[in-house]
Amino acid sequence: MPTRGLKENNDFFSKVYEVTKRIPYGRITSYGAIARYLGSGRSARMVGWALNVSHSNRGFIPAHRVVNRNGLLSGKFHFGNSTTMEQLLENEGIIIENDRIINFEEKFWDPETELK
DNA sequence: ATTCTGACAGCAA
DNA sequence: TTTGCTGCCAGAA
Repeated sequence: MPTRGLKENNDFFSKVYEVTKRIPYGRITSYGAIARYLGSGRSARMVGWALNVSHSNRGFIPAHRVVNRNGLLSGKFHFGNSTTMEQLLENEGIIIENDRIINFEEKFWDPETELK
């Protein structure tokens, strides 16, 4: 059941959270990868928005494991301190240098192929 | 109602 | 390689 459009957003947001929760410890993915998996590859920005308001959601949502397609920690300012996201990732074995994940491809987790 | 702004991504210069 | 524009679509002003 491919959700082509984003007509029903509540549903879209929930799906973003579900996928994000399934990102394995020590692995990372991108906004675009999640958007594509959900059938709306051009709505990566909505994935970012969903994670932005994910704090209102119950449970643990590892939003720090989602970065942009270049491995850049584009959302680091949305965590308490500007270094929180970086620390969380480094604790999981992700190597970061200048807000950019060095071992991006090695740790990349694509829901399209891994969660299918 | 209209405009602006994004935790993005892809493509043209 | 870097910069800028465009599509996307939900909120805020």
